[in-house]
Amino acid sequence: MHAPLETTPKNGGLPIKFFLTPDMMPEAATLSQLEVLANSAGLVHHVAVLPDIHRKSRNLSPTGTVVAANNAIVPRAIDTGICCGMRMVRSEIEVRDLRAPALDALFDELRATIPVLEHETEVISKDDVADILVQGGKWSQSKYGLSEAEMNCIEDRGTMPTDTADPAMILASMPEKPMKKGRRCFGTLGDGNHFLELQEIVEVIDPGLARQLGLEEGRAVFMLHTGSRSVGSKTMKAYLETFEEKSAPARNDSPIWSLPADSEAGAKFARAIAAASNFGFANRIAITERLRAAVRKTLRDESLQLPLLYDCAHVSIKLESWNGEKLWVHRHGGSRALPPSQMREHPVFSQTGQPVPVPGSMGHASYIGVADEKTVGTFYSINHGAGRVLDKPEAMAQFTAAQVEKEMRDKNIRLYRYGADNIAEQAPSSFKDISRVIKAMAALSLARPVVRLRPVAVLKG
DNA sequence: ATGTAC
Repeated sequence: MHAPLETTPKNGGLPIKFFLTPDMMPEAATLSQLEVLANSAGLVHHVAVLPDIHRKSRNLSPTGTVVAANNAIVPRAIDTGICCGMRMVRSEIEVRDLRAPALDALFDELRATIPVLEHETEVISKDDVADILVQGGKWSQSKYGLSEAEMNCIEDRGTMPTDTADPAMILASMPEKPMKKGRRCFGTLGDGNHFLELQEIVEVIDPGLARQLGLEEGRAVFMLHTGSRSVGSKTMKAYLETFEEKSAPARNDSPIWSLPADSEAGAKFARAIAAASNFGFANRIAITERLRAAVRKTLRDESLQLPLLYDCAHVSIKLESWNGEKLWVHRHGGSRALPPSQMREHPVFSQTGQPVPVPGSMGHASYIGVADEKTVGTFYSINHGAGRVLDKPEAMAQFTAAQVEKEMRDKNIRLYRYGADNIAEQAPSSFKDISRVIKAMAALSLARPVVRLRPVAVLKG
């Protein structure tokens, strides 16, 4: 087993721990961003770097990092995609039985019932948005009649803890614009790297774990990647603007600035992030209900169960328990990943660890794993994917949409699109080799791989 | 990431 590589920034700051293999060490520009992050006020312990580390030009801190604070909210340590996350849905569908017309019918139905961008009209009421922001998964559970077993397969049951039980205080933390946006963007997928995929389990790597998780070779698994949509991004944007204007309320002057979590402003910000996260979890639940309805309808089998395997976020700021401390954990492209010792109350995951998605690109394999005990070093997190080798502008310069579509055809992967013009950003060759990434995760005991999957049909912006 | 500035 590898130990994480560790460096100390030249100009001081926290140690930076690299949970990856030496061939995945980031380039100089990313390293200097990490040094700035390591010097941010309020952070404690170390900066955890994940195997999918990559710089994103619009962000001050790189994707694939996790940091923690005793008493600080550090908005620039994450990005605007609050509660961006993934869920995995199991099935008893044998992929070899699926014919092209059935896949076309299913994905036409999905595209018709799950819009990529905002709905043209309001699909939920103002009161529903308010309830979702306050209750998250709890609202969804009563709306859709979800079982307790299903709720326990969602990070924090999709309901973020806030420091107040008073709904009015939570809603008072939300700016006007995201509250309004929520009425139109509920149940939408989003574009960019968001997707809904049908995958086939093509290799069982750990038969014992696969059996415990209900995963069998040849079966279909659905992976969904989306978040809180404009509710989260507008919330973040409103707060960033508030604190980055010249007349800003007090904050430290680092580019990656922080607010004391126990200050009025910090507590309000944390509450807004919790509320937007609730919306993100509810959004993934709503889309899953559409998915289940579409599968049952187009495959003409109302008895199909489609159980949730797990749902976790990879962009979040949350107060969590860690080694006997309470820490504000900031995940920036790091999936929450609890090992067996941190899931004592769950009948299956207390034995296996939390199921974790490791999506490759749309043209490559994905993996499902379980969190292993060394995630304590990453504040219980793993990489949320393969990570990029080309950033989005580089990918746009090198590939065209037509090339991406041809590559998918050549690989016999059905690609269903809504028609956004930015799919070249997601060209498969823009991402690291997922098999090397999964090896690094296993070598560092972040996750144990359980099954490998191949993409069969992909729905993308 | 976001109908990407009211």
